[in-house]
Amino acid sequence: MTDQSVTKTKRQRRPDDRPAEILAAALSVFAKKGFSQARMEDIAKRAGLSKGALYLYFPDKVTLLKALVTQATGGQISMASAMAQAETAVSPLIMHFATTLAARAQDTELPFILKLVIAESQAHPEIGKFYLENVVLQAIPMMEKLIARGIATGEFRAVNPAHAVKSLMGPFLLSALWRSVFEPLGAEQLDVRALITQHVDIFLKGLRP
Amino acid sequence: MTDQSVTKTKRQRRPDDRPAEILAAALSVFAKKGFSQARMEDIAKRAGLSKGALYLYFPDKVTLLKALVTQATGGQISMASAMAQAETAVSPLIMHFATTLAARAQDTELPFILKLVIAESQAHPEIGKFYLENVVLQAIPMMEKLIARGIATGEFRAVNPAHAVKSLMGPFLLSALWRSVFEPLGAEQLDVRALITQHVDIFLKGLRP
Amino acid sequence: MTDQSVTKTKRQRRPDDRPAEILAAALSVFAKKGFSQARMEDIAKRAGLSKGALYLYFPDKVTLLKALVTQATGGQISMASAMAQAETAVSPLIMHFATTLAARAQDTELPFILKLVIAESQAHPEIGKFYLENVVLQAIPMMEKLIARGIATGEFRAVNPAHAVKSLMGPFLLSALWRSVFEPLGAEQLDVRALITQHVDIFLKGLRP
Amino acid sequence: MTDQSVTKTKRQRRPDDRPAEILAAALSVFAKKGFSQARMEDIAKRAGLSKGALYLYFPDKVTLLKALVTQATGGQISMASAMAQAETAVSPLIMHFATTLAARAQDTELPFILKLVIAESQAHPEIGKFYLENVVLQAIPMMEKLIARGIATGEFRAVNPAHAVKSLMGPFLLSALWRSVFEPLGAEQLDVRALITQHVDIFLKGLRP
DNA sequence: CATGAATGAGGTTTCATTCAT
DNA sequence: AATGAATGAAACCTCATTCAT
Repeated sequence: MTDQSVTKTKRQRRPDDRPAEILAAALSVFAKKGFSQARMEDIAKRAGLSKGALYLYFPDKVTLLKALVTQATGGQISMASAMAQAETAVSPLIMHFATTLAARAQDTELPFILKLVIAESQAHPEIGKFYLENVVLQAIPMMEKLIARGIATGEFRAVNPAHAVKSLMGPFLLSALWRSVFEPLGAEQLDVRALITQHVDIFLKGLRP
Repeated sequence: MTDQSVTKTKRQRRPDDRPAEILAAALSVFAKKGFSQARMEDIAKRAGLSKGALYLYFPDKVTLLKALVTQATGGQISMASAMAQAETAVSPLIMHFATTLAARAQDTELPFILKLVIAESQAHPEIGKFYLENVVLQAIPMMEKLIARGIATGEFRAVNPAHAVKSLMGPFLLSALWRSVFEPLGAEQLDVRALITQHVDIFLKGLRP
Repeated sequence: MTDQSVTKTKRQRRPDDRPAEILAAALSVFAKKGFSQARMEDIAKRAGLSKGALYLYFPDKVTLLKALVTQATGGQISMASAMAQAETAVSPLIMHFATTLAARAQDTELPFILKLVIAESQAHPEIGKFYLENVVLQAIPMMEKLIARGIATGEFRAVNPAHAVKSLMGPFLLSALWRSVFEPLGAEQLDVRALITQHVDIFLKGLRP
Repeated sequence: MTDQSVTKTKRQRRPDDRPAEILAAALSVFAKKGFSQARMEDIAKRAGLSKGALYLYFPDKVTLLKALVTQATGGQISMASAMAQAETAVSPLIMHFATTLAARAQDTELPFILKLVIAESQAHPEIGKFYLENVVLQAIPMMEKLIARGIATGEFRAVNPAHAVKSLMGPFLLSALWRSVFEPLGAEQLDVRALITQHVDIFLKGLRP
């Protein structure tokens, strides 16, 4: 108790990439506790910082969440736009896109981000809107055009492309939430890649003329 | 002290179905604010009760949420078991099941319950577990058997039934979250019935031998 | 330590005049500590309440201060307007007004309110403005008219009435701040009544034609 | 490691008068925000220093305030003592003294210092006491003697000198607070010189035998 | 059964102060 | 001497829950 040799304050100075470290800590705490239940002090501790230091990088809790969503989501958008270019057959494109996304759903924390967005979109609509506009409303029209092109070229039979996109994407959502919601509760792990591979196969066969 | 016969009128507000009224109030407040942001007083007010009276019916906030999920979810289970019986062709069964569920996703508050479960399952695992065990793990094996039977009878080609179920169910999840998460943010409304009808069509064609 | 007979929570219910009790408590704490240094919990304790109960009556700390100023200040205004009526000689009116105000400066907490207003008017301009508009800018023009009338009737010699008012009022301010600022520091007590009586005497003689 | 002769230029910013620069910065920030609301960082920034450097000159915030009051107040005292000497008629002395002080109230930041002292004397009694002892209790007895001498020489009629001093000084206080409290709130500017000139005129006439 | 005033634990945020560089 | 990142105490305010009436 009176041991004074212990450095009671380990004042660290690592301007390395504090924001990124904090975001990583925030993600893991948010994922474990949910946004409301997460305490800023826990995030700080996990980032190896004091409570106050957090506020040097992010002005408040909500901004932290926004930054997290923004960061984790950045990649998606670019992927989407890259996809729209090609002029080859549609089916392989869809399969490639699906495989890439499946890998992300399987290996990254994206599913937890998605769960956060779902959970907090009521209390913090800016976050929900951000996701809606930057992810959902980027990806969906892109896929829609792809499907429409498939129909136009005779690769697919005539269906409503807007609805078809949701047929295609639904299982991704299911996989993501399975991972982030049900697996932590003890549900068996999902083999997302296998699931999606078969799903795309069914989907593409189902669209055959 | 005062004339008690007068007071009587006040109490006549059908004290019968108080719990149900409270649950209805809770659902609408939870749906609007999310669980954490919902205040017990708001629920009480909407149920036409005082804060204190709430506690005569539900011991605490979490129990209220549990009861809500239990109640809203009860129907699903029975539907599921009823389905398992029939011995007819599988495709019409699936279409019927899908149509029924689409109607619920479109017309009831079920999507909001689902969103609540997703949002709160970390902070209150009992709720997540309850849903997992009573809804998800009831419905999925049932559908799985159905698909397996279709394969056995030659109605479907050979696929992994466990994965196929998720191909089938994913768009329901997507529809539910679209309604509960994105529509409140201004996204265009989804015609769930049309979407699901086409989805099942694609899905069943995709499973043809 | 394990004595359970002690009522640990003395939940009181005295809807008597809680707001007034709270304001009294607030005044005494603000007067002792100043606004910023005053802790809501101290005010609560002094009012015989818990921290939270305070917020049932006043939504926040600033509102509490505003209410205090408003209440303590209410009387002044009516006094001012009553004064403007009479048509008699001006000197006795001034003497009467001065005597009344001296009594207040001597016997009430008004000086402490004034000190609070002065101290907080930067941080909370609404409070300063309220005081300026409802007290200062009510009293001063009224006195100005009185003096102007005295000049018109030949009771006083020709002076600038706007400045003369400040000659008259200055010592009140000095008395108030002496009581609220210097007496608590150990300065000798001021006999405000005697001071003001002599002051008005000098002032009126100084205005003789 | 790097060329140090280059660095030298940076340091040449007259390190001589840092304390004075800091005090000037502190005054302007305190005047704008009040003591509690003033942030050390703002003072540092305005003084062209870093937060940390402030602490090389002043050990803490309160000391800074004390130093400010001490500095701004220094002049007063010497003026007071100089005044006590002369042996001429009292009235011209008073008029001269009043004019000098009016100029200060009009043109310097003294009114803001006074307001600070008033606002903080509860929370930091040393500051109030310092002002009381070094300013108030220096000036008042001096003026008192002056008035007593006027009475003794027959220049003034017999009044209570202690009270008369407050008749004389009150309007200064009023002017100072008008400038520091009410003008920032939008009140019309006060012509302190004219006000005081007339005030002294009234006061002296009011004291005529 | 019902009320709503009262409680108090708990979490976010601020900012004076410290100290490694 | 100087910097500014880091610390952590402190205080406001919220709201689930209790209980006297």
